[in-house]
Amino acid sequence: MNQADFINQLQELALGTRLKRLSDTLMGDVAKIYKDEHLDFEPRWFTMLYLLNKEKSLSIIEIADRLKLTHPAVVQFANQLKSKKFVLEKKDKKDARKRMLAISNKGKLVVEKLQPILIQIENSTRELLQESGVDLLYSIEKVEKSLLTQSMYNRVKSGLKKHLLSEVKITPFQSKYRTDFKLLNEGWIQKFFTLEKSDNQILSNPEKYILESGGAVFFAVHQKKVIGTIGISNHGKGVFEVNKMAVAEEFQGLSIGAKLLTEAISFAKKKRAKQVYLESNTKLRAAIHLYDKLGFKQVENFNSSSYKRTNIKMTYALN
Amino acid sequence: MNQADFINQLQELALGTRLKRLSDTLMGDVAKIYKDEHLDFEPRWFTMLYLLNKEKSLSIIEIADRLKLTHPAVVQFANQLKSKKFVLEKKDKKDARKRMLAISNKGKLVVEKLQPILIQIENSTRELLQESGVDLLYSIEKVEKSLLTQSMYNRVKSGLKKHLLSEVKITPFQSKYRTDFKLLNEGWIQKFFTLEKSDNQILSNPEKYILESGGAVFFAVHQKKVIGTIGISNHGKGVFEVNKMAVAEEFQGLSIGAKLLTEAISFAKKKRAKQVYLESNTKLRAAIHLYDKLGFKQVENFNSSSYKRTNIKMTYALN
DNA sequence: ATACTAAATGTAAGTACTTACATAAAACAC
DNA sequence: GTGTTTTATGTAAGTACTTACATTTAGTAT
Repeated sequence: MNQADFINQLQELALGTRLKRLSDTLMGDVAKIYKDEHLDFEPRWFTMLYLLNKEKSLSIIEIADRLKLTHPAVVQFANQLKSKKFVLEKKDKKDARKRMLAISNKGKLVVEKLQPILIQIENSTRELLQESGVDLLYSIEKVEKSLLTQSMYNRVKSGLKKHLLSEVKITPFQSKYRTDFKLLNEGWIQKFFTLEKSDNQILSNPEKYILESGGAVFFAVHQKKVIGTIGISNHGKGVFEVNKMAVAEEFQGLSIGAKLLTEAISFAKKKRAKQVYLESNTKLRAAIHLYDKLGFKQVENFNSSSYKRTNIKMTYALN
Repeated sequence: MNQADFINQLQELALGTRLKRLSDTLMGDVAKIYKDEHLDFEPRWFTMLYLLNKEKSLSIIEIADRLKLTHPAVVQFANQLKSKKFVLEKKDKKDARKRMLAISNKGKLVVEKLQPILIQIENSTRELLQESGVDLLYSIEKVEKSLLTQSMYNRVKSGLKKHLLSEVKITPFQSKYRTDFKLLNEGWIQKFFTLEKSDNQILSNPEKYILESGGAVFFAVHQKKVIGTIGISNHGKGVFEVNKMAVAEEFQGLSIGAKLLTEAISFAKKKRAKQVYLESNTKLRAAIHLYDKLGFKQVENFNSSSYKRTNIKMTYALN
């Protein structure tokens, strides 16, 4: 293509724009043709009137569904077509909300008058496609079908997620990340609960309260920024406790918690853990869901916790 | 496809609408993704900023050309991008009309931030197209190229013209068309000149003034309606004169005049004409052009005409 | 130098929709 | 039957442009 055609140079990046441009060209030309015939008729009404010409009578929503338009668009067209007396309306007998639309005789006449033009548009389009030697209609249909299985939004989103995740590195404790450990955890605790004494102790001095007794702290790092953390305490006799797990809000929902928790569990396994448990609160739906997914089971009756907020205890099934 | 999808059922007739729908879906999803990243950035600015990121500095019109947008669209984007400080502007030194736009550092930063998303959009789109198993980009390019050689408008227009022409029948004089003969001719004479005595005579009684002396009158009939007429008078000794040619305004420009004139000439030939001439006025540009095209040559010096409006005489070169 | 045309930009209003919100009737839950 | 949710429709305002028109400056002809 033309060297100056920047949009075409962008290739896949500007597919939407290119489709739009082609569509605008085609629809603009058709609109001009309608105008030339100076029928008192707007091209945008065509699909709707044509539909009503095939069907007895339809409600606003039914039309919107068939034409894949929003209902306000149909309401607007309906009012315009009604004022031109191309359609008639009456209330549905069984449902007083519904406004049933049907084509009028005047409407039928326009469709009939339009017929030769429509046939010509159809033929010219077919000719254009044949001349181009590509089955554009088939291509569109295929792409539409693929989009039905997964939308562009989801494709890009999950692609971004994968990419981001591949960039996130898990590292063991480093003293330069002490403040991150504290701030990330204070974040969620203060959002949902209140800081307790043991929180302050552990967060201010993880070395003393987690590492020295044989536990560990891990960080999730993305582009030199700490975006998540987890602690695992060693209570002796093979008993480990997962705690102080936090992921920065803007990175939540990206399975970073899962990555951290997996790391903590494998640490415990390496230390020949006999039991791994955690205490939490059912308010933290996302966290509980994650624990559940990774294999933690709720302990029915339990007591003694260092935190007021605890209302659930879960243990990990070591094989 | 879904039985309820009326637009797809229309096939070639609704190609534009389908392209638009697909484009809207894709572009809407991309817009949603930008929004999710809450960059202070509108998707519609993207192509322009991206272009400015590649080029040093461009004027409004240059950008419009490159992006195939209208210049007011670019003016609007430029103002928005300027107020967000994504672009800088300065006047061209040589041309005080031109407003040269360049990307700012802030703008470069956004493009950089956008980069991973752009790459993902590109990848996901490529994936979508591969999954669909069709080369949509190639198809679009092909169709665009075909449209460059002839626009949809011209295709449909010439198709309609051909179709209409195929429906127009030329018939010899019939008395039921007498009024049409009169009215059609009075139309153009009164529009450009004034009716003269001989006009009234011939138009009121073509049988006497044209037919009885061995001339002929033909009609162009479309769907039982007379839309054009021509007379050819036999002046004796093999001399024939074409006159009273008229085509209804709404059917002008469709070569119906050519059809009538050809018929008249072949009538004269059948009658072993030695000379066929006509008198006209240079005001009637379209008619003169037609005579010229069909082989009539201007007679340099001539006198004696039955009409005041005559200022040109042409003869047909009989082989 | 003057007059005209053309080019570059700007502005207003329209177009073909959309999203967001409002309202009324119907359907359902209990 | 009463309250709540859902469905069908309507309305207002926004969006991403366009067309039509206006203004200013440049270029060209005389």
